[in-house]
Amino acid sequence: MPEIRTRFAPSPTGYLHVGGIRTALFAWLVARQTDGCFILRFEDTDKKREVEGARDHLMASLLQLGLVYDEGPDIGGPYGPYIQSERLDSYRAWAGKLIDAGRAYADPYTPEQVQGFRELAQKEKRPFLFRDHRPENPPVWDETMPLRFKSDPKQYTRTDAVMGTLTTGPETIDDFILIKSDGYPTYNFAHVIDDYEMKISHIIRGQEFLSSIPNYLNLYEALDITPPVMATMPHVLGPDGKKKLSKRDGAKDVLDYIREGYLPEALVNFIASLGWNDGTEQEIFSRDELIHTFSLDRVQRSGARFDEQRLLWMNGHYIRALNLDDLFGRVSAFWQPEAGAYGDDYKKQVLGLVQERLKYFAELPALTQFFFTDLPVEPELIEGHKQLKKVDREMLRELLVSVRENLAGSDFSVDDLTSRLNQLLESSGQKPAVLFSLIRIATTQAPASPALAETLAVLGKDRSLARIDTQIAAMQPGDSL
RNA sequence: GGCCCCUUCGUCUAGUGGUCCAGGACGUCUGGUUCUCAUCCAGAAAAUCGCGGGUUCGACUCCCGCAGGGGUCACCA
Repeated sequence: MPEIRTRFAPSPTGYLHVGGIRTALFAWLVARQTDGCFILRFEDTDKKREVEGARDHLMASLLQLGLVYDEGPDIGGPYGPYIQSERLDSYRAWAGKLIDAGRAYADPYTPEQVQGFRELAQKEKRPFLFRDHRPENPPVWDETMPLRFKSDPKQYTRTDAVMGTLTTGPETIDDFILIKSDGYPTYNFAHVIDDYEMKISHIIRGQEFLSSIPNYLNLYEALDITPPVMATMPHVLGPDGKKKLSKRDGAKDVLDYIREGYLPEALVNFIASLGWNDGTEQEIFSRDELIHTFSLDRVQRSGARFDEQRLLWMNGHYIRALNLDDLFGRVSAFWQPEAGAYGDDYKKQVLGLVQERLKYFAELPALTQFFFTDLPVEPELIEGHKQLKKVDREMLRELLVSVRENLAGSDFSVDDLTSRLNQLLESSGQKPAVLFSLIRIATTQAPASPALAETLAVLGKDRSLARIDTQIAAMQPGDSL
């Protein structure tokens, strides 16, 4: 069996969103299933659309997600260059062969004339085909006009690795442009040549190309090249389920997910499960499991909607599964500035307390703020509390005074704090909902926090008592809360 | 409009003629885990399998038609 070689071939016109990266992921998986090759190639034949910096951005996106390519623009390889604008000689040579074989001709019309043909066809309610206007005696191609493929329309029945058996008639095949008047090839021509020269075995690409494939098949024939296996992926749809995910409609850059603290392994797992499953009830797949169980024929033929809630859940799941040291290392760039004054041990303890409630790392500051900063007394936390607001305020203050006295004798270990909190529960006769809420609010001034004893232990004795004092002072009779 | 693809809980999906009055996961709701948030656990609601015809003893599964959605008809990829 020939070597499996797949490629991801974006045009450097911007960033990659979830839909784009999925195509890359599937191509990468197919290559990794055997000891095949995954290749990155830039399709930059439209100079006008090229975006500065897009190449680096694209490469970074792939690498950040662990989709490491074996051959590519920056690392080279045996079939380079991997940038189409540097392969012009090759396209010209192949175009020459087609011209010699009578399968390509110069297009003598101006764009306006072609547009005229198109509009006429539209008015007469018939499909526009350039080949209906094929010039009888085309001029010699001098590279200043477009070079067109002289098609040989026929019916094709082919097997797509995802879509299954597809049949199309001759009406879908036309004389498309091989080389533009600016000397650059079109995608339609260039990718066929490149895939052949780079020995690509599987083309995995989006559904937008489905209707052009008969044209490619016709070209392969004219070139006497056996087409690679083709796999057409359905689109990833936007959250509204209406149309394909697109930058225009605000689809997020995958690098933004990384920047917000989504884990590459969670992103990969999530993206793979958009329109693919292994037939079992397994939801969480490690990278290796994905490599072993993935198959193109189990890719869904219908478009999958992008559900960010599911991504959020999956990311939280992966965060919880990390060991604390690993998590600590990954989260280093996300702490709030004030945390810089604290040591690793302290931060690690804090992190341990919030790990199970972290959905993505950018949430870290909001979740841990009070561990690093003394927040001002927030009266609303008591006034708006469903239990505390019913209790007499002076009584709450006295309760807090007795708490302060008791805790002053604690070593602030979790065990000691736990037993003291239980003592206080008994001696005060208060319900946990009242006592614990009061202490929690006094020591954190936050609407939510981790378990009380653990939180106090990490906060430490001095800080906890000081905050209780502040709260008591704020509750002095006469003072308004 | 022509051509092509698609159509199972809100969402991602399992399902290849009977074991499916349709299973799992996310989300939602309820209860439990000495306070909150989260986790975890238990449970619930949630698809007349797009619609209509066939074929068959029997169809989510096969066939035909229709409707809806999407893609494409560029000197963009």
